[in-house]
Amino acid sequence: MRSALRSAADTPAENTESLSANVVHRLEVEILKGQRRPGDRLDERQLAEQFGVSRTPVREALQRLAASGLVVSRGRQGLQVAQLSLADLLDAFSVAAELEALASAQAARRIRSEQRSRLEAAHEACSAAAKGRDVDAFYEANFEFHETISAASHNRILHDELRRLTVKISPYRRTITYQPGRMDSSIPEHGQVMDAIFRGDGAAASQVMRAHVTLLGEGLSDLLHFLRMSGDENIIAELI
Amino acid sequence: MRSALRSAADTPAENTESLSANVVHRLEVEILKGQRRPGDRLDERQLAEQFGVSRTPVREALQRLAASGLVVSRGRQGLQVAQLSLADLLDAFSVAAELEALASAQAARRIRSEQRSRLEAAHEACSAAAKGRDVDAFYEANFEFHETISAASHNRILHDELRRLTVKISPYRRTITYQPGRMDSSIPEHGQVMDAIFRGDGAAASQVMRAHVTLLGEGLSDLLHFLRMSGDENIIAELI
DNA sequence: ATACGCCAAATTGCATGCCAGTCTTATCTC
DNA sequence: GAGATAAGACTGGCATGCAATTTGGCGTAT
Repeated sequence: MRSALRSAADTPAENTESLSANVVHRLEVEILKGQRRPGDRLDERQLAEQFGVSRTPVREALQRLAASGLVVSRGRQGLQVAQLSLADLLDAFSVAAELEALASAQAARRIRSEQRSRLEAAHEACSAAAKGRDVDAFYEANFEFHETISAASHNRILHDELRRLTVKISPYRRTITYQPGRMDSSIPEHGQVMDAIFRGDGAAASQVMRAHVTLLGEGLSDLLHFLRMSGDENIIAELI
Repeated sequence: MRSALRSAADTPAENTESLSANVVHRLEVEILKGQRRPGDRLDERQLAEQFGVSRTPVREALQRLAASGLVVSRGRQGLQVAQLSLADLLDAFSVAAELEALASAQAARRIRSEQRSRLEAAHEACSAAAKGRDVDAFYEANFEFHETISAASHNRILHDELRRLTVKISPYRRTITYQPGRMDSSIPEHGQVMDAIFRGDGAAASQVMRAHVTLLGEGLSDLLHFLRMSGDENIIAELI
């Protein structure tokens, strides 16, 4: 499968773009893949050394990520990967639910044939990963599924906003994927969304997608509640 | 009235924040107020001279604005204020409609008393400006009205996204305000939204707000269609 | 007269150096 | 022995200088 996630990670040295754009891209991928976790501190000099550039492009990249909300500035104490509170996280899911619902509705009207095949492929990859209990594969295929719908909306503004938001909550989304049963219940939900899009029923696509993403948020809420009841607060800070 | 727009413009030298944050803020205001129009080129040295800083903070500010989508990079040819196509603009309004609808629904459940007064004040300022045919005053009061609802949602993620989107389409929104009758029809729509929020009816608030913003987009569409029919394409490029 | 090519000026991208504020540690005093 | 204070190292913020690329103009040739 040619996933956007994987393809991004496979190109550590894109010579075409500027150095700062390169750093933005690579940092996004690192955060998306969970290699840098919320709360991690981002040291300019360390990053400059890691990416083999000077501090200037690193600083510019961090500014861009800060504007996206992916990293937060702590004044003179440097920057760190954004750490969402539980309330923020649930709010983020409510926003994501609306935006993905809108994307589904517009995709139902605007999707092109090549994106149909891409969506079908992503859906099948999700099914296969769920059957094989391969969480990482499912995570990537799921990303591809949602990304395809976002692109199929042919709404550049929406696509940009959704991408920003997706990256921001991706570290947390990953932990949801690990919840038992979550993968299996996603499959029929994805199927319903895809069917509605394919038959051009924007209202249905929007409704099912909104429910799907809202369920994800509730799943997260349940998980946190469970962990909190188990008494170990540190697990929460560790997982999310 | 204490408008966010006016207060921002009245503080040309905020000494508390960093220089780059300062430049971000002042550039946003200039774009928001229409002093810099879509397509305008942004020269690093000129900006550095204007704001009395070196190029570095200016560059960092531009990076942040680029990440927000407010300005676009054209490679070695510098940056310019983002110029939305007609399709982009209509898409942006569809996104804004959904986000403002969500904000209204959540505000209906979460609004606090001080924001109630702020919302009432903004609504009355809108009415007064509409009666007095004061377009600029209406523009600011309208901004305040929507901003208050966004803040009253107490959804930080939503507030951020909405703010970004609002700034992006604000130059175009201003031209809509100048449409005859647009101010007058906004008043009862605002009133319905406010009433629904005050009685805690999130579903109604959301529905009315979605219709309100969608109407704005359609008003823009009508305006453009009219201008196109009049044969002068340049007016379109000039206005939007 | 027009078109093609080359040179110069300007502008962006990146690196480096210096400064200011913050955190840490060690020493001194109570 | 413990706490407070001061000094030093560290880190982010900004300015400036250099390299690379684009653009505009001018000259020449067709």
